[in-house]
Amino acid sequence: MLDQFRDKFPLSKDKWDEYMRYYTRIEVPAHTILLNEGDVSKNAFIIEKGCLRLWFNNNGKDITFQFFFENEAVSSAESFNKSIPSLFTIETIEPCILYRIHKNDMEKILKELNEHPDTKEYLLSIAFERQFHYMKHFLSFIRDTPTQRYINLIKEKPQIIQRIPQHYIASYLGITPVSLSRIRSKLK
Amino acid sequence: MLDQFRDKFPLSKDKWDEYMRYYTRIEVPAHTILLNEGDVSKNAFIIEKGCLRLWFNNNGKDITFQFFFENEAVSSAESFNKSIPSLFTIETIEPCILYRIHKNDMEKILKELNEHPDTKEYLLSIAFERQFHYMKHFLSFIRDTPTQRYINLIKEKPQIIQRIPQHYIASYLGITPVSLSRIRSKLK
DNA sequence: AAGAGACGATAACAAAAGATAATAAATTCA
DNA sequence: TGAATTTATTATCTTTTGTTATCGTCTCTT
Repeated sequence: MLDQFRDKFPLSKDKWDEYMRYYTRIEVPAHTILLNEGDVSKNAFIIEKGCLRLWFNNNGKDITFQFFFENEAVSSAESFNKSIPSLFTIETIEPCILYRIHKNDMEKILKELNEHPDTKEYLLSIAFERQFHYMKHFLSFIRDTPTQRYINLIKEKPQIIQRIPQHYIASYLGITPVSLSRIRSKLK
Repeated sequence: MLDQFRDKFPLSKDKWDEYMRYYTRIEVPAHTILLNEGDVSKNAFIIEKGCLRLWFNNNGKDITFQFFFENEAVSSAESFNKSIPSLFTIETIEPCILYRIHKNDMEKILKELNEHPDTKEYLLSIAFERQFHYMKHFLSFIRDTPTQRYINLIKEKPQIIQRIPQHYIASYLGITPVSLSRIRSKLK
C-alpha cells in the first residue's frame, strides 16, 4: 500500500520495511479532525483510502486550501517541520484509512537518511516541486476568472469535482457556494 | 556591496571573494528586459541599486508577479535551475546596478559548495522559505478583498507603494488600474 | 420511519469590479 | 523648456460576484 513511495527513496527494501514499522495504520470516520489550526503538528499521514482537506478559519468562514487523495502524504508542513502553530486544520472528508507517523519517529528516519548523500537532493527536489506547485496555483488565481478556474479544475483534477462537496470547492476557488452554483448552471 | 550575503554562507572570506569574481557588475537603464518569457534563463542577478519586476503576458495584458529591490537575488528560479522556458519576463523598473552571474559559473560554485555539509541544509531552508512565502501570499488572495490586500501592502511592503508605478501594483493585486485608483480614493 | 440538519439550486437585490472613454497630471526626452 | 507619451483619476455603464432568503432534496441520527 505504501509501495509507491519506496521507488522514490534511495533505500534497500529492508531499510524501507524497517522505517515502515514507524507508521501506524488507522481508520477514521468522515469529518474527523486530525490537527487543529493553531496547534503544533506532531504527526504526518499517508492516505491509503479516502480524502482529506486542509482548511483555515477566516472570520468565521472556513476556507479550504488544499485537498488530498489516495497515496498522497499529508501534513501541515510548516508546523510539522518547524514546530510552529499550524495555519490549517486537517480534516477528513470521507471515512479514511491512513498511515500515521509521529514527528519523533520521522526524525529518526531523517537522521539515518541523512547519511545517504542522495537524501538531501531528494528533499530539495521535493521542496522545489512544492514551491513550483504553489506558484502555479497562485498564478492561476491572478490570471483566471472563477469560471475559468472551475473549468481548469474539471480538466486537471476531476477527482475533486467528483468526490468533494461543492461548498468546499467554492471556497477552494475563492468564491461563494452560490456563485459556484451559478457558474455550474451557466456551463450546462 | 554583496557583503550581506556573505554572512549567510558558511564560507571563508577568501572563498567568498573567489566566488564573487564570477559576478559581473552591470548598469542598465529603466525598462531593460533581462530575460524574456519563454526563453531559458542563463543568468541570475543580485540588485545593488534599483528595482525590477517579474511579469508574464496573459492574453496581451501584462501581469506583474513579483517585485525585487536592493540586496535581493533575482532569477526566474525554475527556468534557471531546470533549464526550462521561463514563465516570466524579468524587467527593470528603475535604472539598475546589478551583479550578474552565468549559470555555468553558478554551477561551479554549487559544485564546490556541495563539499560543505551545511550547504544543502542552507539551500533547503531557502527553498522552504520561498515555499512558505508563496503560500502565505496565495492565502491572502483567497482570504482578502482587493482593498484589504492593498492595505496589507502598504503595511508590509511600503517600498512597493512608494517606488512602483500604480498600474504594475494593480496587476500585482489582481485588479485593474482603474479599480486600484478607486480603492485609493476611497481610503483617503 | 420521522425529524433535524446539511446541501445545492435559484431568485432578488446590493455591492464590487471590469470596460471604456474623457480628462488631468506627471514623466520623459529631444 | 516644451511637446509627446505615459500614467492616474474620474465618470458612466455593464457585468460579475456577494448577500440573503426560500425551497426541495438528500442524509444522517435516533
